[in-house]
Amino acid sequence: MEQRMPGGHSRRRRGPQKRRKRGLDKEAILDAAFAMLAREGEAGFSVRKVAAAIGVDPMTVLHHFRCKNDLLRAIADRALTTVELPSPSKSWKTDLRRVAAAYRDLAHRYPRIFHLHFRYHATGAADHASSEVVYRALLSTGLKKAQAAGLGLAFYAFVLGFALAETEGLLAPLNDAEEAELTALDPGAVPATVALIPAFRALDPDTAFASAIGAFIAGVATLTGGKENARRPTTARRRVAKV
Amino acid sequence: MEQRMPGGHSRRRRGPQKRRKRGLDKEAILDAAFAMLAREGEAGFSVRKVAAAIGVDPMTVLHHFRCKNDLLRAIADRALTTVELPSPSKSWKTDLRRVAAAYRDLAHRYPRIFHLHFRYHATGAADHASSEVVYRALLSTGLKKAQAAGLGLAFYAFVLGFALAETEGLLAPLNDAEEAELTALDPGAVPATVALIPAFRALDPDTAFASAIGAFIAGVATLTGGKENARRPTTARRRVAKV
DNA sequence: CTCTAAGGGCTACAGTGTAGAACTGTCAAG
DNA sequence: CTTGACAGTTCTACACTGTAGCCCTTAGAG
Repeated sequence: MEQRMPGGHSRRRRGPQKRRKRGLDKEAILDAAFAMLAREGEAGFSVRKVAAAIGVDPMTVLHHFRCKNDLLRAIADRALTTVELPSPSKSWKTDLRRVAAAYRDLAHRYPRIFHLHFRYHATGAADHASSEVVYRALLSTGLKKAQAAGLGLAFYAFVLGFALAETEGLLAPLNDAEEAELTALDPGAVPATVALIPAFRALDPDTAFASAIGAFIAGVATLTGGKENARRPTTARRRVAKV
Repeated sequence: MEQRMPGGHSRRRRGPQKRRKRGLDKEAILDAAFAMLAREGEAGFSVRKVAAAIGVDPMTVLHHFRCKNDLLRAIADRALTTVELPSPSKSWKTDLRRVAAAYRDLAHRYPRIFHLHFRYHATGAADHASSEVVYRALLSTGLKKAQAAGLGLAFYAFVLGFALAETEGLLAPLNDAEEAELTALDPGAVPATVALIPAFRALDPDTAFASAIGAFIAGVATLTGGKENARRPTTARRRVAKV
């Protein structure tokens, strides 16, 4: 076989041989890796394939990203930087809704990457910007800090969970096989499930998401004694559980 | 090397040579695989290791489970069968709380297996029993079917998401590195985040879970016009809304 | 007894992540 | 200029993976 061009000059470059030193290549590798993971999913993703896609030796990839895990983490980070951080509004409810929508949108854009955000729960700048909106919203309602922290993290977990479930097909409308399995169930044993089959069939994930997030927000409003727009005059001043 | 005992007599058996035909071995394989995955996590899990653990050829494993994916699916199914399905109570709120707690408990017991429930969203008997409780609870509040279906699935997604986030360490108390990163943030840019650092430090996942689920439930209650403990106002109103 | 089919094993192949050493060009110091 | 350091790249090699294809053994049916 032909002897490989020595030294690495064989790769494509924009300038003839402008500065080859800094960065630039790492970015190109990440580009290719990101595109490949987004396209093929984690199963069809390998360091060797990424290297082949940009005409480079596999070990070059690992020279810039110490191991495959680091590369995946970098991909997850890059995905996170694409969330459009919501600008704070007047209403904390709107803010929460927007953050939730932004993360769900992220999942829709990169369905085969999104699950990494669980594995490498990010602490990047983009993430801090979003979570700040969440915490500010919750604190603005007058919740105690302990409760705001817990509810904020739970809100995150909820939103990520919904989005992940959606990308994994949990909220997709029933296919024929699934419907057949449900209709085959004993209506005496699981009447509610059977009664909802038509509803599952016509399920609209957007609506489900909106109403679920709405329920959570309304529930939080319940804890705050009803300030803001919450029309919950009663049930005020529930003693919040302390940590 | 020593010649392998032919025919597979080398494995442990309970009876001397009682019936060897049906099942039994498949179960033993699944046992070993389950234990290995629970112990090592998916990264350290391989068909060959499972086979080695019970002194059997790797291909024997694949003879019973067509491929690694099927084996993982079987493991996830088995984990699901261990959820203690909650017996319906008088209060739909209590029912929802119990289902949520049951799944979170599952995640706690098998933290390295739990994430599979997203990939292979189960439709086994155990799952139906739990979801039936959820749907019955929501229908008993008088919600429209479309809304009950959406909220029920979202409730599931939320609970799974919280539990997954928890097993992945998203809700663990801050370690020193994480705290250092947070304190290094600009308090002018993310004041709420910085203000909550002590709260993150002292975070109690149990409390966070309880209050988040409580918020969701309270929010659902606001949708129903406040008829709380009304034992189901006769599901006779089936015709309420068709999706 | 023979026949059959299922359970189990062996070999082989294509692929994986990555450690280690060797090479190549670039750049600063002598 | 020469010399060295050095980051970037490549090659080689190893241990490991999932699994397709073929074969052997054995239990049970006839």
